[in-house]
Amino acid sequence: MAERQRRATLHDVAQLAGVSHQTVSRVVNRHPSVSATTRLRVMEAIRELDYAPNRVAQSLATQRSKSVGIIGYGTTHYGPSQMVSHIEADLKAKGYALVYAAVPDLSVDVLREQIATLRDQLVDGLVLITPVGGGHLLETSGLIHVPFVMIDAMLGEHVPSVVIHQRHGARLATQHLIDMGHREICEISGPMEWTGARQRHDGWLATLRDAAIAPGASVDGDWTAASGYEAARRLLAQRERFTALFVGNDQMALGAMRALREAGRSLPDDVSVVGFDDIPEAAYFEPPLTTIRQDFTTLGQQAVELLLARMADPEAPAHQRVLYPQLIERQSVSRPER
Amino acid sequence: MAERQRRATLHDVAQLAGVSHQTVSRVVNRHPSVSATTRLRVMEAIRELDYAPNRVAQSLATQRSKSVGIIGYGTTHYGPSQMVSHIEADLKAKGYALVYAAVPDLSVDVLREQIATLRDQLVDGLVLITPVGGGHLLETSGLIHVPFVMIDAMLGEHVPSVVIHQRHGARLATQHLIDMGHREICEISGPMEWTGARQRHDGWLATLRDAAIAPGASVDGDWTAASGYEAARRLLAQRERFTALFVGNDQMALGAMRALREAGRSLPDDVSVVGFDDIPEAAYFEPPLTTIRQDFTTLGQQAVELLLARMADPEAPAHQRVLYPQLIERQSVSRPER
DNA sequence: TGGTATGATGTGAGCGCTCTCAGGCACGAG
DNA sequence: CTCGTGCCTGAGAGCGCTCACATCATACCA
Repeated sequence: MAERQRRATLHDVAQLAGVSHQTVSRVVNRHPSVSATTRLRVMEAIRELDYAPNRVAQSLATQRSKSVGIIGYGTTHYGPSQMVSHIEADLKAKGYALVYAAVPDLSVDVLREQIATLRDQLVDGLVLITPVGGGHLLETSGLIHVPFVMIDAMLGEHVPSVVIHQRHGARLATQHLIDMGHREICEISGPMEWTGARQRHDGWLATLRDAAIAPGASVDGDWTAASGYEAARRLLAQRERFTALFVGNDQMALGAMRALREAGRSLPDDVSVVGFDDIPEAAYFEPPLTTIRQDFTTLGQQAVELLLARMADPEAPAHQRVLYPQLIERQSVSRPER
Repeated sequence: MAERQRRATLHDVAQLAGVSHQTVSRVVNRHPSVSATTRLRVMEAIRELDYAPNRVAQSLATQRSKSVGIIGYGTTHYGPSQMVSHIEADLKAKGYALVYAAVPDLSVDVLREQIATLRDQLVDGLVLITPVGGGHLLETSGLIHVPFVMIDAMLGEHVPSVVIHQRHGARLATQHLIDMGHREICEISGPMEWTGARQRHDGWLATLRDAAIAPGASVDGDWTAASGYEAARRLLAQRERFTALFVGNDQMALGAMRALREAGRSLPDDVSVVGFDDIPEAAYFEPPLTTIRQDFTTLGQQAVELLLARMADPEAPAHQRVLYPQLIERQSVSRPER
């Protein structure tokens, strides 16, 4: 194996078929003006030599690589990893290869470096999964010299992006709790640097305010079950009174529920909890978790669609597509006991 | 944004610096024989023009792309997704880009196609995450014309690969159950097409046999919590007697535990369960799950190391590296009640 | 002082493809 | 019989880089 024997080139095929390299190129690229007989002869030669065009040479000549780069942050988390995988599938279906780059953080420097690397790679487009917001992302967008689309970045209309309306999701969750009769509602949020975490937090706060309910305490975690556990213990330690808990994602909810139970609270009778994400495991938690479902499949599709549109026409409008999450009711929420 | 202005080339830099393109190439590639003054002048020009070498042109000229492909199956699952992310990080540290391709299944055709695509992309090496075994993988390896390494494929010594000794993990789990006094031990396995699932199954079986214990029933799932739930219900429905359950991964264990609890079994008193993988959430399950930890970080490192070695010297020995998993005791296992 | 290492630089030929443009040939119309 | 009009085909340049080689100082030793 692994003998790097020289691959057949256009010229080899041309020679074997007794035509010019250009003619071979034509049949490979399905150019109409090639006679049927020549085409057949060439195809035969192609098969015989097991010829396949060299994508690198193609890229150099055309100045486009038929590949798109994806820069992801936190792609080991459920949400981002789902996005990557859906985007890859959609892109492959369109004939594009995916060059994948994870970044350890979202500093401008790191981002700039990755973008540069990908640029040198001549990617035709870029997908940015940059769930940590902040003005610097705006600067960043000025760094990008190819069509791109951002995911999960609630930046406003001027940047092409597709987002899930996190705030709406948080509203759904909080309102559900209110509707069930809860008045003492605490929160465990994700890291506030994450746009999504902040928006969920804002949604929680706004809903409470609209209902004229004083918000309970809010503590934060880092998305992991372990941090959810710690956060809940902190809440418990500071003797917060609460009958319900809105948690920034399902993993943290899992940790929190464990801490609550260890503290002798029964679920959902003593405290109701609602999570966020609807990971596949959530339905099997103890109790099965009421949560907010995000549609990553559609998200991926929309992102690819938008990106392709911009690649076809860089002047295409840079609009933002917004997806709305959905409340999934299970058994982790009940009416508070009187 | 997105104005595809022409990027500076070697010639542009050469012209500005008043040297030949070759000299510029030399300073870019850190060739020693360039005088300090020239080097400085060139570097200045590079900065001024914001020059960065065109990787595609480099690739064409050198016949190597400084990128490696990864073909992954089931990369939305915890294990595989961890591998991808660790491998990406290690590879990036070595200056390689990662072209990521997921495959919907592991048929030879699909594999062949992906390999061909990646080959046309001129990747320098290939990582295959192909956790579904079978002879066809052997054929496959004949299809690959670049250095490669397989992960999670227990194929034997003749293919370069790095694997976790699943069978050993299963032994650890089963022996632990036996040591705790269990004699009626059932299993929920993963899909038997997966090498890992089969090996875990074999390990379970072998350990029982060695201990002269008749194996309990074994049913299979598809790695998801939902399937674990269903599997446990099947076990319950066929009125199996068991005091312990060995489950092929943690997600299924979660589902199974839910089913068990719904059926009125208390955990771990009525039935002990041990999982596999040690996902970060396992410690927060109800009860916290005793499981088998796999070290994906090391796995990724070893894979990259091995691949790089083979890329440097395709004739390097094609050995297999084996990693051993570890038992993590938590509270889902107890002594059976008499 | 000539011969030869040695270091610094330039030249030109590819790498495998696509693109533009220029034929060549058959056909029908004037 | 000549000329235009299409359709096919080929020639050659160029994409941006590296590699092998040639060139030319300068320096070193006998």
